[in-house]
Amino acid sequence: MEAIKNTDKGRSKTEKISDSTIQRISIYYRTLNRLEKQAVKRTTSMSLADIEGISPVMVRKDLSFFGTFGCRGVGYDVQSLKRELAKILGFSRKWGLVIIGGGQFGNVLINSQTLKDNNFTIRKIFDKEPDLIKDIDDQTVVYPLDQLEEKINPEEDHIAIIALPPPEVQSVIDRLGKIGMKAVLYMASRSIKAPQNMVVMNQDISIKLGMMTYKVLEKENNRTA
Amino acid sequence: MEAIKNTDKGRSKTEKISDSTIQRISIYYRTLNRLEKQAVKRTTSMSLADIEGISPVMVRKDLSFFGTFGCRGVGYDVQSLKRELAKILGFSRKWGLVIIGGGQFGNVLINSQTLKDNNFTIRKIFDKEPDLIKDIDDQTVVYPLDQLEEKINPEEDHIAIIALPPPEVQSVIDRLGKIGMKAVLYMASRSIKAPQNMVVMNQDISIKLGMMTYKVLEKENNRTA
DNA sequence: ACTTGTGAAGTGTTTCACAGCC
DNA sequence: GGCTGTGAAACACTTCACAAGT
Repeated sequence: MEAIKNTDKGRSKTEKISDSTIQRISIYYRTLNRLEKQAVKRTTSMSLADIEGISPVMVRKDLSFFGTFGCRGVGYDVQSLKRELAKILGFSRKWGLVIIGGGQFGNVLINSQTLKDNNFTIRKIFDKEPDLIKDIDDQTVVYPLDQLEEKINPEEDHIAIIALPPPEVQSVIDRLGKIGMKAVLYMASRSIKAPQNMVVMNQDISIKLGMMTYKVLEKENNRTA
Repeated sequence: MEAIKNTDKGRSKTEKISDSTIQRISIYYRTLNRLEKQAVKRTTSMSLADIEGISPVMVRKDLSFFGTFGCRGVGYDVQSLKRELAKILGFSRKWGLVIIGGGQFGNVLINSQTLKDNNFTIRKIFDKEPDLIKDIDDQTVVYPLDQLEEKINPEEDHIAIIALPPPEVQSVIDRLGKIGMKAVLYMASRSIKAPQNMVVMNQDISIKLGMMTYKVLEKENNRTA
């Protein structure tokens, strides 16, 4: 087989790919990762799909925005599809991370296997009390929080993850904006204002919990109705 | 003012509210929370919106699915809108949580202020080595992981949060399914299969990072194009 | 026979434009 | 004058149906 014809449609100016598609591509990638570890050689849109209520057509449509990766009648080669999706998502490139806030949550990130698996390297950690941070490997350096501006280099520290309590997040984002940081992910439960050109995302557990409680109530009501 | 006419449209069988709407309602709720703490009395769809690239019309449309909460020419009363959104999301009710996995990540949850703020109570913690878990308040009990089935009561332990590494998640979800658990949130980076009637969500940081790296690359390419 | 890739149809979501109310 | 609420229009996303390749 080997039918990859990455026509790079998605990267052209003509078509704008939706967030939902990118999110699902990340999910397919995650599944391919597991299949590869299990030494599975081939897969189908069917098996990439059924796991989270995504239809096989959806999988094929999502992939079709970026090129032709499968063989009709056969399916997809796990390794090469994974490699192609890595290219699309940017996981084939190395990404330098900076963790801001070395508390309990910051430490989860520092020890995260998921980050290491996906080509993310934690280069720097900033904390008010840098002396308290232990167990760091060779490639990671700890700095005091007020040295943010002088120590971060947005050309090699690509993404900042802010693991600070809600009230402190906005001021850190402002400071990161001034030095030209390109991407920030923050964990806190709050909304923030960010510079136009900065990619900002939020990973707040209370949003997911709100959706869950809504859905649980919805089911209860439908049952009794 | 006081113009709340909750016609409960959304809860009727006729209309199905989209996930995006619920997610945004959670975001508005979060903002209202902050405004209330800052003793702000009134707000507008404009100020609820601009914070995350959501349009004011979108805010009004989202709210309109559930009733009429504002006053024309005036805006919304912070306290009462917050109360109404809490009702919609289920935050006005108390929710019992169970944490499965008392490692580093589990401990972040155990100490989370966000959970306490939103009427979530951690009732039970399960871990392979329950003796290692310290610093628990009165309402929380720690059990060994194999007592899952006998100690969990889905009627009062409404939501389980699984903070275990990826390979262990599926078997725990299977066990929770058997005893009739209604809602599960898991943190691990993997996909799972769940029983039809279970509300399952995933909070995996690598999905968000995948979206971020994609967007960063997208910007680079558009600039050079 | 089986599975991908895709234009077209169908469905759902967002924005527009303006009426209604303070 | 200012802001909400909403039907209708515009747009985006998903599913269908089927051609094409192995």
